[in-house]
Amino acid sequence: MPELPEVETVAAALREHLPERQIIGVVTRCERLRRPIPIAALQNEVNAVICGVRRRAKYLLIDLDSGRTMVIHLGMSGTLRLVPENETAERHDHIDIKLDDGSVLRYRDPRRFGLVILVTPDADGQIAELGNLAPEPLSKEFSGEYLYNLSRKRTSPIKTFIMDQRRVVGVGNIYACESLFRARIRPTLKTGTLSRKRCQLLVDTIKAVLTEAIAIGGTTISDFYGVDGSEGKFALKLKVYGRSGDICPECGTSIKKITLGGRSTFYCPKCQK
DNA sequence: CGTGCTGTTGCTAG
DNA sequence: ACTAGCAACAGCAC
Repeated sequence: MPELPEVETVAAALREHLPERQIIGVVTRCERLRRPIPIAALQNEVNAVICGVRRRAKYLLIDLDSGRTMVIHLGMSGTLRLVPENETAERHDHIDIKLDDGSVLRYRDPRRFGLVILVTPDADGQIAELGNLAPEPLSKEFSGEYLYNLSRKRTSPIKTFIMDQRRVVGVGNIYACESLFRARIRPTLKTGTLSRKRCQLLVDTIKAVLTEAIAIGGTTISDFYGVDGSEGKFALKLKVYGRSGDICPECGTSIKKITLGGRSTFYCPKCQK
């Protein structure tokens, strides 16, 4: 589920609750997600105090006063919720972080594509284990000129390109489809054929769409929820994603569904050239 | 019952 | 160096 706006929604909520809380217990109920859960290392953080919550790409970073950082990725179906300590864990509730105010940070992930690890950031707070991540889409570094320069001579479809985490992070399938629709760019267009002007338009549109989605709590399709169980409202704003066969809200043409890079892709054949 | 989707990432093979 | 394909998993719609 979670793309950048969903992760940012979770990070913002956690920022309200977690700082200054002390970890008083850790419960794990499964051995591994995408990678093994470092159970002993997590247990070692009992008594640590949470000093901050950050987001980088689609990763949540929970900084601890031990000098270590818990890195959490929600994969396709991961959720984090803050629940009272007496709430019983259900199937797929894999990790509980018990806090000193009686609340529990609970990680659930039916498909187990997520990631929970402990790392030690370097002096700048950077995390080597995350590798060389591309620029944040909402940063100044991600500009029309940046996209234009990177895209020259590239023959892959523009949609595949903007979803490539080595070019820009955080843009997943939903926001790629929606941004291309709003920028009136056909997802199949060869990246290298985009003009400077259209690169600028696409970058501006991606920023606007992500910002709008963050403002209303992200997108709930089936299993994304805020830490309090609330649903993201951006689902109501989707114009093409998941709407094959529906009529385009701009021109009435039937929305088409194709596959690009193995991912379902939705667009309006009339509006997007 | 199957079959074929699903918001991600990273490995493999070409 | 590049891209496409697939695997990891559970659930759900058909």
